[in-house]
Amino acid sequence: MEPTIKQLRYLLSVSQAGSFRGAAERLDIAQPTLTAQINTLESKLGVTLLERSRQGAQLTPAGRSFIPFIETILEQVASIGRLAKEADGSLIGTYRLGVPPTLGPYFLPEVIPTIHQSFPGLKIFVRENAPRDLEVGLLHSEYDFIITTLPMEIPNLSIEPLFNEPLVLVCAPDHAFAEQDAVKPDDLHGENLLAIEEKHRLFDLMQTIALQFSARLLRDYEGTSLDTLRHMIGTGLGIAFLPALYVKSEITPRKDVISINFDGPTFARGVALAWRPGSRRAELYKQIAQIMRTVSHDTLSDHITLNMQTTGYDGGRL
Amino acid sequence: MEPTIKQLRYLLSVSQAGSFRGAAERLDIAQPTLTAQINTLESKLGVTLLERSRQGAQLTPAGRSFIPFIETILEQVASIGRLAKEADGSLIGTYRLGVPPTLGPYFLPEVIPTIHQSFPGLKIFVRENAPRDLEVGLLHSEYDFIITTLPMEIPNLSIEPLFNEPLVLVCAPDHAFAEQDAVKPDDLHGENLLAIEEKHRLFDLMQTIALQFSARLLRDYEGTSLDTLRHMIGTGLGIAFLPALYVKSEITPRKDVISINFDGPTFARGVALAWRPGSRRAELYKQIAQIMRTVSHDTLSDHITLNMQTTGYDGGRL
DNA sequence: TTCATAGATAGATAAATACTATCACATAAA
DNA sequence: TTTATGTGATAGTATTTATCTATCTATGAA
Repeated sequence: MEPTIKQLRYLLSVSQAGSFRGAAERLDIAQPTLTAQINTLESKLGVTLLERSRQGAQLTPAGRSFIPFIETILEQVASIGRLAKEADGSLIGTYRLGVPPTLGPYFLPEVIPTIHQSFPGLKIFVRENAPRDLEVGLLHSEYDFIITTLPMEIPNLSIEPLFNEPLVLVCAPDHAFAEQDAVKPDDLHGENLLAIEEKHRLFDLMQTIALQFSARLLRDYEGTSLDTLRHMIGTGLGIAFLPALYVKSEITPRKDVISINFDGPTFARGVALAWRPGSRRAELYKQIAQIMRTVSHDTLSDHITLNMQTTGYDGGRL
Repeated sequence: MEPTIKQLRYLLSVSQAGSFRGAAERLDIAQPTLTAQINTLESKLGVTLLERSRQGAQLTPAGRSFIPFIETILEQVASIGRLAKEADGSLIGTYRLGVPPTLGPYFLPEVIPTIHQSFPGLKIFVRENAPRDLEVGLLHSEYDFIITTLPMEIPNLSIEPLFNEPLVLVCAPDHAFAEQDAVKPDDLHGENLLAIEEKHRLFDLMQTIALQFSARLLRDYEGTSLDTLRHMIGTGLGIAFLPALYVKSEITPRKDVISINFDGPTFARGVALAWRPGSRRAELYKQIAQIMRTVSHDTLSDHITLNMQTTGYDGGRL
């Protein structure tokens, strides 16, 4: 057997009131009820907690020693109640957001402030992972929602498209392309094309590009991150197509590598917000997606293309 | 409405097991019972705590935020249970012992170690107060038990006599009495007799002595403690009858004042242990009283007289 | 004594809790 | 595809628990 919160509260009340009757009145219950509860509590614990007399009731030394525990228990219970009361807009708790490492650091800083402005109580814990692991992790409830790139591998996940992020051609400043106004598709023929590790979905897209333009994909020199890729490009190892938001964030402000106009078809990866279907927080996620789209439109429209249709979205694949 | 410990435990169990069925089995209850309890908990709090799916159940961000609170609550409850289990010999908790300032410091150090040896788990909080306040405080549950001097003013308190503590004649080393082998009752005639403040019951006894031997009670110079009384005696202000245990503890080891043989009737105050009648810890108090008597007999029999009769005890009054 | 008030008790009722049996759905294996 | 297994939800019932009203006994104060 185990004590009840109610019984503990009753005991505390009697100890404060100094009598069963007084406590019963304060608790708005009948005195026999109180007596019964205290009795069952005492027999459950096997300890006499109160010393009854005609003058009232006082704690025994044993009963006194329980009071601190009871007080913290009641405090914690009150905290739960308070917390639950605040949870009107389901803004309670910490939401775990998963993002691909090739996108998160260059996109989230743009939108997080606005999200916090719209949902002041919302706490978001961000963790990076490859899109594949993000989707599996979402299914296994390691994340509450994720930003991932299309196409998704796991079906039956609710998604809200955000935007298409084009890939931008990047080369070293001393590369021949640096002189040209625009690079034509034929110019890529035989060029050394660098790519990121295969576990990133971005790799597939880079591979598609290499294939389409007969460029040579340097598989022995795959970058473990976009930053290492940038350094490799800077040493003249090759050229690469990098995500536009990364270029905006890490290429444009520096001079070690440069971006070039590419006079050919635009390659882009689709970016979407996803969560487990049936989640009652779907409405919140949709609002967050809307904020992300709005901010993207307002501050990033030079770099990405927005695609607002929410059905039949093909993920921006070519 | 308020959550139940049971419901909180159920929630925690589901979150750990990852499914209702698994948790139900672990909790040894039926799954519908678990479902019902979680449902009522959710509706009570007004928050969705678990995300159900065909694969099991996972905490929502809100539910996750409650877990730390729930864990501390369950820990505290477990602590209460553990504490109660230890409370076999009612040795749990802290017992508040009240003692007169004219006795406690000179008697307790002799017996406390033995008490702790006999009851290793017993914690005793000692507070000093005048016997009158001790008795009232005992009645009002400010103390669990007291050492007091007889006769008691409040009836219907359970008492266990301990011993009689004689009063010993004390004077300055340069007083005429210091030369005598023994002081006779007639010698006290007209002597300046010092006494402690009236609020101490010891005052009554000192007054009785002064009256009986026609000594002069210096009421303008009442000591606030036995120690101040000792200092007053040392300056030659007068002589006094002081409790034997005080004399043993504070007079004999020093040279500032000396004790003298008094060739007259022995005055003594009765000392007893007292508690509220009906207390279920009476047995413990009786055992403590027995220890006090035994220790007194073994180590203090040169200074006090033991009176083992437990009924019809007159408190050592003359 | 008389009165007010303390906790204890008896008996009835309402509420909460638990169970069994079953359903509907999803996933994985045959 | 079919089947088996596992998920949570639901219906209905039995039991346990919590609560109430009415009453009792004992104590302390007026």
